[in-house]
Amino acid sequence: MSAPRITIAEAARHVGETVSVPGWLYNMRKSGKIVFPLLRDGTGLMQCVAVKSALPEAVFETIKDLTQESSLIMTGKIRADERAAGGYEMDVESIEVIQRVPESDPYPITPKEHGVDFLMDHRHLWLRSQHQHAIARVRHEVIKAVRDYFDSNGFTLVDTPIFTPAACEGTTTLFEVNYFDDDKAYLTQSGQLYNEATAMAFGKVYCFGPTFRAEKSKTRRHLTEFWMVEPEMAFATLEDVKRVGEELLIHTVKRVLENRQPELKLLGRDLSKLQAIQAPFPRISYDEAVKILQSKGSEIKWGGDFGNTDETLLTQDYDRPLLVDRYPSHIKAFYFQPDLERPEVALAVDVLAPEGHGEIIGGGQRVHDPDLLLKRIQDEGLPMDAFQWYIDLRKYGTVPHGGFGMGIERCVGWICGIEHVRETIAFPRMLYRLRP
RNA sequence: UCCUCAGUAGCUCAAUGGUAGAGCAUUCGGCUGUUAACCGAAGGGUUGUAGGUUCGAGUCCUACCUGAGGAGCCA
Repeated sequence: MSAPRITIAEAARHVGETVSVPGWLYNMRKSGKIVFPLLRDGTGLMQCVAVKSALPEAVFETIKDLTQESSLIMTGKIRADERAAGGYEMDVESIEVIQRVPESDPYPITPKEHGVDFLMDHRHLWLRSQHQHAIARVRHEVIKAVRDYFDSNGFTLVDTPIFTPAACEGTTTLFEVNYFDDDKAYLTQSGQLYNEATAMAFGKVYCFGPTFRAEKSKTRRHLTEFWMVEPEMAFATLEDVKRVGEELLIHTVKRVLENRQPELKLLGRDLSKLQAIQAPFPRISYDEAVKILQSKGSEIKWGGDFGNTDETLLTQDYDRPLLVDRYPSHIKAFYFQPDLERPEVALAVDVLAPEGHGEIIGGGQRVHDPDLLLKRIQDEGLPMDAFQWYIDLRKYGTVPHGGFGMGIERCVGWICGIEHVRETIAFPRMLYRLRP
């Protein structure tokens, strides 16, 4: 008696059949004796058609009185129709209401405009909207593409700890955790130091997990909790790091274009901007970047780090990500290998996304010489004992090695063309945003 | 932490220092192909908080709270 249950995404394969679709009422347009409930089930949207003369009185009245986001199981015959948004619609035959949202407390997010604050307060519900849905699917695709790239290129996933006993880089502010008897612990700001250990064990590795920065940053590019993928390779130089970063981005963009075009179109993304993401990416040195910026009127002097406006200025002449390498050592972390021909610069590279989306990759070659590492740790005033295991890696078979970190949210934001990273993660954590 | 801007109905926003308004949402009525449907009607307010100026403050001043954008720092 009961019709087969399908999802909206499967509707095309069931034309002419009577099926049941469980879902939620996204919206409804009424026109007297004919109503058009718009059904949402997580896989898509489908317009249903309920005609009064074709239905028992009670069924029609039940449908007509439904409220937004009520949960239900709609049963009817699937039919192709150009007038419907998804191309298919359902002639309703019966309905089972699971929960009717009471009109005394209606669903707060209406099909009209809302402000950011209101939407963020209702993030748990906002996720149901088409835009947020599309972004989440692109994020899923990005993560899958990134994992597939590494998995099929000889990398082993070895995840690194979230609780760490000391700062990885010594600069950024960390979240302190008072629990362990041993010592104070901190939430990780990078898995990189541990990656170096696993790279010496497995050759090529990556870790992929959440990262925490207690910075008082309040911009559209910052989250206090964000996800980062970090590859690390033994026997690798700066050039290898640059090549892998470029390949990873090209592979990822290609996969999103292959599998998530409907989502990108819904987001209004200019696909030609993504189709332009091909090898080779432009490569310039920090020295050249400073000259370019100065010629464009920036106040930057050699030795200073780029601000957000500098990054935008630098990237606006290119249609693909820009690789900038050989930064002054003093603005990079202690573990970066200095250029032996120019010790004042580090073999570090940042990848700046086009269209003002900023730095999405940062990495480089690491110090592999034991004496140099000891000196760097001392110069930075870092606690030697906390880094003993890290120094061990240089005592027992040290090799040149390198890697990078890519911020998933910034990457998704760039690919989607979203201004603010807060929409690229389900529940963003920011300086003034802990709930929901 | 600093700078700039904002806070009025559930939501998005109006309102020369002079009666608190509209659209959406909700309720009621109408409409058999709607596409953020449309048409008519109703209910809905301690204008972020506390002071102050004024005959009179949503509007001007001070402080605070909340949020947004940016700076610094970073992915």
